[in-house]
Amino acid sequence: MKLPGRERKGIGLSLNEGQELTGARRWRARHRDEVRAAILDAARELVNRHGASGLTMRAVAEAVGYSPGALYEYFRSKGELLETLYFQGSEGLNARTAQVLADAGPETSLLNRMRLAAHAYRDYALEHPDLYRLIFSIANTTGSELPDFEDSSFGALLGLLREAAERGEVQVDDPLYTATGLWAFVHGFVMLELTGRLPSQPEGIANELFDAGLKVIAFGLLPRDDHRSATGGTSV
Amino acid sequence: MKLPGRERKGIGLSLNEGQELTGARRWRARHRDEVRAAILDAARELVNRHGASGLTMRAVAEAVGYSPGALYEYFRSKGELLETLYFQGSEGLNARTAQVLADAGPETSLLNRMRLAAHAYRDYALEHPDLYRLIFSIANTTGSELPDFEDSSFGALLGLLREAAERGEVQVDDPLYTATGLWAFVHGFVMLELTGRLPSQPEGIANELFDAGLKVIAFGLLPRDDHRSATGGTSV
DNA sequence: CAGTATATTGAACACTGTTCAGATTAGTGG
DNA sequence: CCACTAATCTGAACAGTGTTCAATATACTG
Repeated sequence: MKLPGRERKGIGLSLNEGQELTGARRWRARHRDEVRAAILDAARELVNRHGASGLTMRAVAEAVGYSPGALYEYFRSKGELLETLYFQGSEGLNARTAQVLADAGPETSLLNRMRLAAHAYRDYALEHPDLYRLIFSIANTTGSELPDFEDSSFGALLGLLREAAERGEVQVDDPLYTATGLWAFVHGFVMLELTGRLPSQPEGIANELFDAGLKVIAFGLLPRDDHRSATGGTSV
Repeated sequence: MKLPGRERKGIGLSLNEGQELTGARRWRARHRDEVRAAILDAARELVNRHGASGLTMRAVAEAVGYSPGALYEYFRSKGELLETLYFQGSEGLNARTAQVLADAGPETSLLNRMRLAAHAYRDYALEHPDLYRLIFSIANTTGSELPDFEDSSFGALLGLLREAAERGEVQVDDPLYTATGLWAFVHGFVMLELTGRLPSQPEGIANELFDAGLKVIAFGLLPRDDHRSATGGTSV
């Protein structure tokens, strides 16, 4: 899975645009990207350790050994930093999903692969709860919408559904619509879970709730005949 | 639909607890509730007009003609104010949902009532986008979980599903699980929509996506035989 | 080595939520 | 009607936030 070709939104000169820069410029650009990465790493760790409220420009600056004002040489605003964090988070989600799908051989039914992907997505979110919540709470102003999600986890899901629809393993009006619906369910579930709006009482209740929801959706996707076949299978 | 009996979390004395207070206390308590309501109204309007970032204690104070510090006589913190706003928002959601369900006579199929409820929920959220986003972005620390959602919209949905399951109109393992799944889908969809992560390109695409998702879930709920019957019906 | 574009600082500005001592208010008992 | 007490409210302050900007330091180039 290659990284999305999305161009960087930062300011100033940077790598991977004009190709081979020579001499100083090249050196500078490299250094610039390293510092940017360091800042992002520090920000990410700050969120994961101390929650969203722990992510302050001053704290980030101290973590990378800079003065607060210096950060504005690399990011126009805190918002842009968050936005970048969002893209990186998406990539993490995608990587996780893709990995799981790759691990599941072609002997795994497509419906089960769909469930595997959903679980991978949720697991990732639960491992970085504050980051996920923060990232999906801010509005996406970058106009990046569905179309260019080529190798996003959404895209993977979409491909899966298309393949399943062609094989007749699944019956959908439009895979794009269905993929959106599944994404909405998974995202909504995780969001409710992370904001403490789902029961946590009996240990593992959330897992069951999640599986039950997936099962309903899976049933809804089945062709009009064989309902039973989706009941069994690998429960992750 | 009566208001939930949830006790108020505020500080100081207030009405509807010890019943008939006499004299001054009573007067004070009434005044207190009025001011609290005014503050909440101002806060709500502030969010709806200028977004979450427009909701500052100073702005609220000015709106109600008080000094900033005075607000802390009525709410321990901004967080508590938000929490109260959350409960009120939930009640608004519930009222809307209940209203729609009441309007739909018993001639409406339960599956269609479910869809009506979902649409009512979404419509309400879209009418107060910033408020909804703000409210569901903060963690719910009050430990109020599923069980006591007696007359929440979630509860209404649950009742609907139970009734449908008994009549055999729907086939579910556990209505509670299914209701959670549906809620997750609706909430997730609205959340993605409000944070600009769904396509808005062709006018009305979001509506179609929403309906498609609901349809998949509806199919998944149908008993193993009559798949077709859920296709038609009132689309809101 | 001098020159220059980039990096970095440190202090400031306008905000934020929150606290608190003191002044103001309002209903009550005498 | 007045003094009393308890609830209110103010205004100033504090610590913290994101952000800007003149001045300084740095590091590569010709």
